[in-house]
Amino acid sequence: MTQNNHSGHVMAMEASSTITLSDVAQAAGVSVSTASRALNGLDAKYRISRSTAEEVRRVAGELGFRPNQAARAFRSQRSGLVGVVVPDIANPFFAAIAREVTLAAEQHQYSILIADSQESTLREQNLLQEFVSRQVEALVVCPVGVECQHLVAIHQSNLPLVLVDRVFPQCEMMQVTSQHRTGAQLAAELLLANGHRHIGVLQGLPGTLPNDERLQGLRETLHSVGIPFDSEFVDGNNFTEVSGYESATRLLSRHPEITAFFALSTPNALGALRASAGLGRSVPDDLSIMTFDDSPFADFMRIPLSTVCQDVQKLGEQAASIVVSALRDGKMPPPTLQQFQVTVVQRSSIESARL
Amino acid sequence: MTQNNHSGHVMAMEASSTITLSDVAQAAGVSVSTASRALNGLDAKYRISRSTAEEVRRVAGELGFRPNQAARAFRSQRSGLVGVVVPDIANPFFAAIAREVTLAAEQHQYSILIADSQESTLREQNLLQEFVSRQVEALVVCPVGVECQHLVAIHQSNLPLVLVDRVFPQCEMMQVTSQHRTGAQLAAELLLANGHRHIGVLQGLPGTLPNDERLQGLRETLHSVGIPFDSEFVDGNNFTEVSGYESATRLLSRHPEITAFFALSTPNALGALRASAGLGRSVPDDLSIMTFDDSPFADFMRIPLSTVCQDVQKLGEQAASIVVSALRDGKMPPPTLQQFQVTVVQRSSIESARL
DNA sequence: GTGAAAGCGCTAACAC
DNA sequence: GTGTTAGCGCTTTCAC
Repeated sequence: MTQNNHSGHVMAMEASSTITLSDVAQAAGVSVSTASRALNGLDAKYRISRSTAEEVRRVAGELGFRPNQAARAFRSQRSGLVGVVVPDIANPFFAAIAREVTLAAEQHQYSILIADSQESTLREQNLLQEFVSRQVEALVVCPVGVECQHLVAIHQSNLPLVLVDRVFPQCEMMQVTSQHRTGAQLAAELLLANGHRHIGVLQGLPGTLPNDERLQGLRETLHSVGIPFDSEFVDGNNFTEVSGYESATRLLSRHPEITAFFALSTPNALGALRASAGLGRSVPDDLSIMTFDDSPFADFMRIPLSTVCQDVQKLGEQAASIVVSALRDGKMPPPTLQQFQVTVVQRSSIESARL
Repeated sequence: MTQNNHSGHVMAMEASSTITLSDVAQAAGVSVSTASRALNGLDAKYRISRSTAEEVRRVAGELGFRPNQAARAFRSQRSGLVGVVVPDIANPFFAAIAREVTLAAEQHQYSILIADSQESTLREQNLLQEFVSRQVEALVVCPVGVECQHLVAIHQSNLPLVLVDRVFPQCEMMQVTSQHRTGAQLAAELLLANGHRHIGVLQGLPGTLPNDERLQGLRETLHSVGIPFDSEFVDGNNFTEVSGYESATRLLSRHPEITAFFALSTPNALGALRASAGLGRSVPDDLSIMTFDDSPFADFMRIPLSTVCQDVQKLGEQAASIVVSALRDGKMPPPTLQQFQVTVVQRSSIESARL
């Protein structure tokens, strides 16, 4: 690392002696209240004369007046903040959701407070408390997904809260996720159609809705064709590559008859790819892989992964739209559980099972 | 999409009639000031009796007192906020930086305001103004990178500001980026060693330091071995896949003698992969590709991309550490330009040029 | 049409 | 050791 210390640098200008509303009022020759009204575009409501209002705004612009949002938020009880909590900002899935919400919020003059729970429910709780005490006007949460009391409490306090992805169907809240069960069924049908009968499942975080609904979808499809669903063939504890690697390794050694993996996340699938390489099983001829969630790299992979795609943009947009309408109307939207369609993209990671 | 409207739902409990500091004080039988001190852990400083302090805290806990951070921020002029502005939250590079900063901030009880400039300097300016008026105590900005006056102004107002990635060496600020020039030189040497003499450059956003330093590194290395650097062989206007696709297509049709591409970003390289497929040039036998920035998918690609890797985590950590120390010490760190080492990872996207 | 003035909930002099 | 009190910058009720 190189480091160039600039020398002789003078820390210029004291924090440009902030212009306050009363400065503007004084300069414009009006009272603070008139200035406030004019600057908030309340001319009509308070029947401020056109000339006065414009003069105030002109002066404010000239002085470079920036209303102190902290003061404004405090006084008006409107922070102009929307809180977003996700388990991992760097995960493309959550990043995409954060992005949609952020863009929507920016459009409506709200700012976004973001936090990373690092997949810890405890952290999630604390971060949410923090956001609540910062007076956020709405929350979008991609929860860790195994506990929900703290979320219910927030919802009940009448603070608009939208859950995304790992939702809680038993709770009456605003929730947005995908049709995981259907997705898994489609995936299972594809594997069955290719002759796979011994399917190993690399699961993510057990107890979360996406994980469990996917398992259930698979189970149902297998049952429907008379194949028993053996929990011995399910392994994994997280939506991570490490979990995928470890569970794939264990499953392959315990059940060499496995001809296909159903990974419940893309990192899980990548782990499986590494594991199978290490164990001399080649994909797809020797081992098929089906996964969840798409990535922009999918088409460029050595073994392009067949996958169940969620419409991440739609999830984010919908979450944003619920939040925005709650903020606009000032009332809680009705609690709903929305589940968006998924699509299956078949790529070469699936081959017919060898007989 | 399915939609289950829960019915008969009662919007319970009014926003739990917020407990204020004076409620706590009253309940504990002390004045607000004592309560404030006790709750802020200033017992020692104000020599509050152990029993009183503990009683106050007990009562506060019992009542579920949550200090109104908006009020606190307003009064104390300490918002406890750090602003982060990036050109695209969903871009893994920026997401990783945002994550490091967020985690560091959370550790120090700060919250993160995040915003997405969408590669627009104008938006960047507005977002920064917004953050300033929200009284952020520090800013981390991955700027669009072609204009810097607005950033200089912020720096001069004595608000701690750290620039990451697309920095401005001519400005005296706190800046963190990679050794782009060196990286490009290493990349160029690798291409030269493989016999490539006609190298097409798929550039990103011209005028930004990473882009221009990389071009310069390439130029220098070519010159050093007596190969002229022809700007005819440089095309592109953005760090995006679209730009990469278009510039690769143009370059290949105008200069079919090109045997290798140097893409200045991974999306640029993906665009080149698509373009070359369309034009019947196969990578790597018929066309080599070298790129910048790594991705977790690199090892799984059909044509694993050779790349110059930046240490994203270090960039983020360093930005965070500068910010944290500025916040802790309450003074501006010295303006520095730090450039972190890069490493070259050679993968199979590079082959010897056909003679 | 405009101004005066009362706080929002909290912190920090200052008083004793 | 603890209480009293004056605001922070703004919005908003009430007065005129």
